[in-house]
Amino acid sequence: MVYRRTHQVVKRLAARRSAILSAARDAAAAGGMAAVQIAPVAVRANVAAGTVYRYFPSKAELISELITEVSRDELTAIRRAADAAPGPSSALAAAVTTIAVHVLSQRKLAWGILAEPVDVDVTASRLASRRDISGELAMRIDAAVRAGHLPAQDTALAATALLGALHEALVGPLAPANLDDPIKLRDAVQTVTLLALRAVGVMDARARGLVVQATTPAKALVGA
Amino acid sequence: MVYRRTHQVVKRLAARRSAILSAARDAAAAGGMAAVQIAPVAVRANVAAGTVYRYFPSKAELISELITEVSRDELTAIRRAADAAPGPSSALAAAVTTIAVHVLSQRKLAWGILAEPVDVDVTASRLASRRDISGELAMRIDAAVRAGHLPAQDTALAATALLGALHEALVGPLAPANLDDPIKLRDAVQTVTLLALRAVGVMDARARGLVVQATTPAKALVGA
DNA sequence: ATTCAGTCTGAATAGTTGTTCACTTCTTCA
DNA sequence: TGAAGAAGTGAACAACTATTCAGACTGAAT
Repeated sequence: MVYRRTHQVVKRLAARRSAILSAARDAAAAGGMAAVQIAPVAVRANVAAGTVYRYFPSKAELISELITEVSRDELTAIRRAADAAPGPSSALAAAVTTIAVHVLSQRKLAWGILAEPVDVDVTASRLASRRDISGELAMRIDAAVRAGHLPAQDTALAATALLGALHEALVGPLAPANLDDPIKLRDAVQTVTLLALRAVGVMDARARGLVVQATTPAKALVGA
Repeated sequence: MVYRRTHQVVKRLAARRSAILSAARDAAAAGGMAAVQIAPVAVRANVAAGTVYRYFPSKAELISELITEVSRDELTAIRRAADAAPGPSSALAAAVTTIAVHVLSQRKLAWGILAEPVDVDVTASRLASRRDISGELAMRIDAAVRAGHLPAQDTALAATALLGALHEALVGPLAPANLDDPIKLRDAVQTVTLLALRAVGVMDARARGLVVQATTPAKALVGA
């Protein structure tokens, strides 16, 4: 007698897996990584604690997958925004703005993915996440350099520094309060974008123009 | 019968306290905050675990004080370097370089103080540490702005962004490897300093000059 | 020398959560 | 419908460390 999974069962299993992952994501978005505990996540996903382990070998694995997923979404958004820009400098500006807006609209999640203390080892997936996004930024910077818009530089280091600046300024503990106010939020995004562009060598006047340009399509997301 | 602490005893108590704090600092410098555990720290300080609690009410308090101490040293170094500079722009460059050099020469410690996951709540002292150093940077930026060397800007946000950039680029998981090589280390310091200065609006050409100037007195520390 | 407050010790305790597993429930197929 | 394998359950377990505390020790005062 051979037991074979029905299509229906396969679908249900997949749905459960994704429900657990979603529950974890919701928990992280609401309360940071600290809130991603097996028991609460299981409750949110309408399963028992033990069931989580039928889908993920460990909490570390669950969180790693969560990080990977969020990171992938982020990368997609960055690429889309940058690719839609008319030139390398605009693309860079768009990439930076996209990161800023995303990070701000999901502050707790971003902080959790990036830097929040977690009790299990997720350094590998965090590293991958950073590497991917930093790499994308580096490529955009490089394109602008090759186009002659920016001075030659260590693009990898520059990209990493930009990421750090964005995160610390927007979701770190010193991030300005009241970023729920759409106006302040937009200002913050523009300020850090300007800072980032100047950092890699865009002239001040030109940078200001790029910032305004890049903020326009992002308005919907920012809500202002 | 009145028991009164002899001067000798007072001194011994103070010495013990500082030995415990030093042990914690050594542990953090060697293995990050994860290595700051009560039992090992007690061993390093040549006391029993329980004794630690006669000097610090909790691990959180111990680590908080450690953070405060390191942060104070850091701030002192920044001020000294900046005050010795000939003008506001040089002072800013000196401050940035100092942070970079310090952070690099004590990478594990810096990471532990700033961002490493800890199992107890030390957000308050970390926040204070960041606020102090970011505040100092903001003052230096502001001075340069008032001197007409930089465009007007949100100096607090800029300072925070710079801090983030420095840390992520130099001690974050994407920091370049082989920073033990003095040459590479110096290059990294110069690169991020240049990036930081341009970010706040220093013109590229001028920024390069300032970087070289600021790196010179730091050479001893960098060891190159 | 004796007393005793103050100090130190370190084994035992306690609280927190990830993980397991014996058992129940569900699903497939003859 | 019943047998057997797969999936789900949740209470019990395990591991890790901060913290405690009853008793040992130190050294100041008489």
